[in-house]
Amino acid sequence: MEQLLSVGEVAERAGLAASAVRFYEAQGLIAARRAESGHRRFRRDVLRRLAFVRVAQRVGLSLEEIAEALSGLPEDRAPTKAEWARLSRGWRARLDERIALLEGLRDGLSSCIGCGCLSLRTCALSNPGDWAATLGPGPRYLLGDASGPAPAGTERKKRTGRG
Amino acid sequence: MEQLLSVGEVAERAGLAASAVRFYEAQGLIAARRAESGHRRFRRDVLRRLAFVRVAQRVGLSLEEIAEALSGLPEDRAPTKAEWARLSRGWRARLDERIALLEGLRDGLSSCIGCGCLSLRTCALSNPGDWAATLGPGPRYLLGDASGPAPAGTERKKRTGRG
DNA sequence: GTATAAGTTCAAGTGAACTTGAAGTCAAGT
DNA sequence: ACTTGACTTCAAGTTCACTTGAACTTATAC
Repeated sequence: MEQLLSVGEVAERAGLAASAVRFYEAQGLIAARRAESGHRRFRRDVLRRLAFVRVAQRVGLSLEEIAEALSGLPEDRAPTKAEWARLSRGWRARLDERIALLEGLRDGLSSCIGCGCLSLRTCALSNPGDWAATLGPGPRYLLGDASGPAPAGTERKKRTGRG
Repeated sequence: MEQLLSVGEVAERAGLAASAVRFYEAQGLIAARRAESGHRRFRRDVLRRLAFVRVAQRVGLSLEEIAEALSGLPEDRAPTKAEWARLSRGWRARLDERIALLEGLRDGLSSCIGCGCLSLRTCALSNPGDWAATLGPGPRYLLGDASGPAPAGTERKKRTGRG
């Protein structure tokens, strides 16, 4: 009854490469038992987990974040409806957040479509010279700083007072 | 009057590392003249371009796509309002598209919140066994296939007929 | 009973987007 | 003059999310 799946089967049903499925197992996103032969044997509910992974990636989460989200589910048995529901609710919140971000971007742009600038708050028409300079360092305020490319370098920390 | 900026100044005002600014120049996203010394001299409108780059990245475009979008602007002079406006309109369309995608995801999820599954179309309640199997390979239909991680491997192409 | 397909591990490669380091030049302050 | 900071180039390193390859074992098909 507990019909287990091989990597190949999981890969095909999840629409992933088998190497990706192995990789996800190595990363702890999904779990597998082993057959006597050493072959992986997956419970069918890994397909659900993998669907979650794919969608969460689409929303912009890293595998690490996804792993953390999934850590709320049991490893040794299929999650209950309630457990999945809890996860999905949190995921919905993420989506709402992200949608709100993009809508803010879009609406800000629309209100400034006339001049085509991207300042969103301080339109180039009312600040034709160097709009960024008046707001301190750069267009960062466009981005909400919640995520996005966040370089680890220290170079940007330097301030010279020469500007 | 055409007051030009150094890498450092551009970096600070754009909120980027100087190395990133040099990198973007190397990638053709922005252009610079050179002083006698060999130092880069940027027109102030690179700040606008960089703002566009940051926001477009946030929306999920690659630097290559962004470069293509920016290629519609002149390199040798500051773009006109009309030129920026054209770019921004296209960009708005991208945002709308992306928002629609996420809303679809969210709404699909909401309608299935009861069971917490992610099948969106074929709820696990009506298809309690292996929902994915009934729809062919995997949860890909969740993703709209428009973008997202698209592995180059051929591994997934294989079909065995054993499933 | 052998070919072939699918599985295993481990190390190394890939591409995107940068960063870091080395080695040296240019500019400003004292 | 000398130090310091910003700049130059170029090569190499980093992280993420995987893929690819090598060397080998297990399972299936004929």
